[in-house]
Amino acid sequence: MSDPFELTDRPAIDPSLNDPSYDGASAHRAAYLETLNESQREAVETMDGPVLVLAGAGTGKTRVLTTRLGHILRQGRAAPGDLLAVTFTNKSAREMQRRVAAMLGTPVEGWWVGTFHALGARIVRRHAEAVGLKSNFTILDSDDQVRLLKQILNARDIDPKRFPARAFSTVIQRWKDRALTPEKVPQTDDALDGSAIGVYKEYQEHLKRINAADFGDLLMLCVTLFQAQPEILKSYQRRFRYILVDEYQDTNVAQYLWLRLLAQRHRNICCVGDDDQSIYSWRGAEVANILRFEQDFPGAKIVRLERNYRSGAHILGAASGLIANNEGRLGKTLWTDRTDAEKVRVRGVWDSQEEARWVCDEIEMRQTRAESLNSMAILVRTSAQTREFEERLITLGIAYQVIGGLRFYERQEIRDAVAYLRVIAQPRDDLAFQRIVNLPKRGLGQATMQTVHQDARARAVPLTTSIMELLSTDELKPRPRKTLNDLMTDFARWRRESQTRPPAELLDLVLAESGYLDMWKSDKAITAPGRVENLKELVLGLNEFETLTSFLEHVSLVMDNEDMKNVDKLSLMTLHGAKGLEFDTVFLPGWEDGLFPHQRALDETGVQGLEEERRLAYVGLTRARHSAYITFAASRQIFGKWQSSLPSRFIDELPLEHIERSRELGIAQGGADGNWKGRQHRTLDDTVFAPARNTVNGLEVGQRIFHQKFGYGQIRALDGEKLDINFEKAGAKKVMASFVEPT
DNA sequence: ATGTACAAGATTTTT
DNA sequence: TCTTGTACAT
Repeated sequence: MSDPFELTDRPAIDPSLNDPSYDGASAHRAAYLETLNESQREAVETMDGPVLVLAGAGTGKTRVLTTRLGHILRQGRAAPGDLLAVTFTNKSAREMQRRVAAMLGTPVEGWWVGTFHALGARIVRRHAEAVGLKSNFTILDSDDQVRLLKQILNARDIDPKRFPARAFSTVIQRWKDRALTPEKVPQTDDALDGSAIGVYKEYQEHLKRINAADFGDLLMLCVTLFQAQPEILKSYQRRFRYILVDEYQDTNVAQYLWLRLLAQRHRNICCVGDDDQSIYSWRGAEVANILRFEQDFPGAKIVRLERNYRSGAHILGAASGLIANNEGRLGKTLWTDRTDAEKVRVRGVWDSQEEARWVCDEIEMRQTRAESLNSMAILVRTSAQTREFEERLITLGIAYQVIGGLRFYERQEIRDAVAYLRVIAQPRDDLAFQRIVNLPKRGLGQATMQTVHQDARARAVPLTTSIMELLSTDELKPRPRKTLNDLMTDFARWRRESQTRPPAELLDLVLAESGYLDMWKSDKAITAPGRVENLKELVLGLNEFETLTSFLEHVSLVMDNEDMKNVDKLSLMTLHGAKGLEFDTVFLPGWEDGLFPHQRALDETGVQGLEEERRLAYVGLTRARHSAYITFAASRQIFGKWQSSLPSRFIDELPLEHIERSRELGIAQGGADGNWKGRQHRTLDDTVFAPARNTVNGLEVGQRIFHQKFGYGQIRALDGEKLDINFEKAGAKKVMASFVEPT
């Protein structure tokens, strides 16, 4: 099979696509443009030059994008191989492929479609040497990244209590999102007591040593490659005659630079986005990318899509009223001619368990009315919220799937098995090696590994290289030396086998010979048999792949929850995970201040954070076609402790005419006035909504306070006479109410 | 080298 | 509540 990404052989367009007598999809052909509205059509048919489509939620932007792709092919303006379509999730990439195929009546092969990361990986792999890697480099996930950083910090004697590896990981990721190599990070941006740039530099060097790249590298290296090697850039510029980008509002600086470089020659770039749905600024996304589009591409055509086809009038009205509270929007006025009578239902309950019970009862009720579970979803703010719903759903026997939860490839036994394959494919992969060096237990403990680590570090070589050297000295004790020697012999043999055997067979062999499978077989834990099953499934799944490398790339970049078709299941996911999806009925639990909007967002980025949370709420609401439910609880368990909370300020912002309120008995008559700083009151009668509001010494949750010893902070929760306060300097602390004063 | 017990800490959001 | 890290015994 030829590599569709090969630059030299440009896949030709399927002649049948342009043949008028071919009627593989005559229905689609006749209809594909006629069914578009005027603005959609404009976005599809403007072929030459840059196009920016400002599309509101549910206005058919994916449809525009795919129709445009099909249209380009149908007109014979480009061959599939000349197209570059970029999305954020593999799911939407697959959806795009499916739709284009449906429209043309035949599958289209050989075009570049995928996520930024997957496409970046292709390019980096092709030119790996130019960025100091070998073409079989490993792609590290964030777990590996943190583990590697831990080692670096450990060697540098950085106190993990004060500066945990996670903090460094975040800082480095942010820099990579801005395409900043260690050399380019301004000194003034150095973080974590000025140690971050140094750590970043060492981290990058370490990655090269073990021949690995992390997610951020896939794009950053691509950008630096293009900047350093104009010839390479030119070849791609020539290649991509048409570029299409979905969810443009969520592109970060690295992605933006990448696109801008690639589009320079043909300038046929079409970006589709909605500033009101920008929810990834914490990952470096810049809404500003939309604003500067016209500057970067002078003469750009701007098309607005404002007609919403998805949601009922009340849902759209509620969402629009909510998002109107944000300032600095580009401003779109979504409209619909639907006249559904269903309002957004808002309900207050006592606690999170009651919330789960009520939501799941409602789901069950809808199910008995012949609504499919596939058409319903529960969208939560934090992944921890899914647990209570899961418990309830299991009790009721409702089938569900958690999207974005623990995936197949994230399970322990699968990661272990994959680690074996990684070491076989790439002996320099230290992180994979460390994972399995003593798994199953081989008697290689701390002492031995410490010796190896020190040697590897001193000579700046990967662990396996160091071990090969150490084996010929007497630095290691006889027992571990023999064990390591055997292990290295095993790996050498497996590596030889990998040349001739298909990957599935190889894994089967490795699992048996390493004793890893036996380890689980003899394990008495209840989870053990399941793990053995999973390993069998992995071997089976490997049959699809011809090479080890292609499988490993699939695991790290393409693999996501392959939801089983034809099974009716309720979806449970975070609001972020719901981007680009739609459901008939959507449940939005946990609308409480502190949870949604999330306290961290408010603390860290203030008004900006609040606005992003509001956009997230907007995204949530606009996922619904017919029905939307919002719930909030007066108290909720966090870390196993009950905490009281107040309804989200977003609830106050929903226009009354579009919502319908209800409450659990007894929750209502709090009678508090609900005035806290920065809170704007609209006409909503708060007494109906506010659960009995706890105050201690006149202090309440969310309030800013001052403490003699710890300084300024914000009250997170009340706990009897104690307050749980998040101090700006000192962090989270519990203090007596009598020691703080309001500011 | 490995197993156990207890304490401390964690949770925004992700390709 | 659940997971991870540390200290100490085996």
